[in-house]
Amino acid sequence: MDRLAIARARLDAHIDREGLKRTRQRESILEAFIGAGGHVSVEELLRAVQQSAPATGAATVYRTLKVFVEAGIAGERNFGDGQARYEPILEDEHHDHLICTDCNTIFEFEDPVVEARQTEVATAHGLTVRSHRHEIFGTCTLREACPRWPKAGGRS
Amino acid sequence: MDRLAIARARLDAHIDREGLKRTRQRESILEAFIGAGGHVSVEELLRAVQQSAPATGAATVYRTLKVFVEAGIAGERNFGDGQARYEPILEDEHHDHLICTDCNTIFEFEDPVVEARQTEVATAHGLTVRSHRHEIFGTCTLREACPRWPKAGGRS
DNA sequence: ATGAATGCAAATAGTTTGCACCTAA
DNA sequence: TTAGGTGCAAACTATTTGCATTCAT
Repeated sequence: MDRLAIARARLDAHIDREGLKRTRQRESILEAFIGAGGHVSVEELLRAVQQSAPATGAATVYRTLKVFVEAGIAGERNFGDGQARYEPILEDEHHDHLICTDCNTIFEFEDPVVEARQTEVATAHGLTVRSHRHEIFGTCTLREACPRWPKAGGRS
Repeated sequence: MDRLAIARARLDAHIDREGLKRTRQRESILEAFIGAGGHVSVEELLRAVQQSAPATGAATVYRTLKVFVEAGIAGERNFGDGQARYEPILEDEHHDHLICTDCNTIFEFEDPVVEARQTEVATAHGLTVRSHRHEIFGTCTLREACPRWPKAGGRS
């Protein structure tokens, strides 16, 4: 079962659970969304969708992404550039980021201790964790450990 | 030297360095900003400033906050509620955030366990930690724990 | 004097919403 | 048939910008 199939299955479940409907737009948007990788803005996604379904309106993409988030397929990110970005959240592929500010390499990590501790902290404040964002910025101690050393492009 | 004095000193340095000017608005906004604590939205800050300087315009607050960020006095945060929030960054005071996505209340936290673990994770990847950003999103379990409850219900 | 800063209003940009029409179930 | 979905345009909201005026240096 590939990523698209996983997403589709989860969306189907959500659709049944909530009494929603299966439409060609939702299917097109889902395909474009999964195909896009990650960090897509609504504008980018709309452009992609319109390749296969030219009549699709922006409002539908906004509304559909909201459905995806509720279905647990998508996560919304705000990088402070004024527009929201979305990325697929399939399985439990959750990851945080370690960023080398010298060479811009981004490592992904997931630490059970941190995850568990987060829940404790949240609970202590009376909150139930829904999601989180955790980014650690640092510099490579060993240059060899830095795959892209010494060059590197790419924003996060 | 209290927080306001520290901020003022840093702003002064920035003003000299960049050839800017000292205006009553900048002073008023600085005072309101530092007095507000943290996580202020432009709207809130504007309201506060207008207590002492009623004629102040919103554009000035926006422009001034930008100056504060450049001066290293303020940090911009995006919690995904549609508006940017600013908080003072004096000394090396660091904290992370817990955000209730229902009522938008923001709690601050700093956890030694998480902090320590971060260092370990980074070291394991060959990085030296320089800074980090950690935000946990969740929902209030106990309504009473939510200062702003029941305002702003969950219809996003 | 002169260039930066301000206030206001108009302009943007991203996102949401009202509404008449369409369509899955 | 009937609630939900869609497209379009208008409405909103946060933020930016143009411009004439004011003010710091």
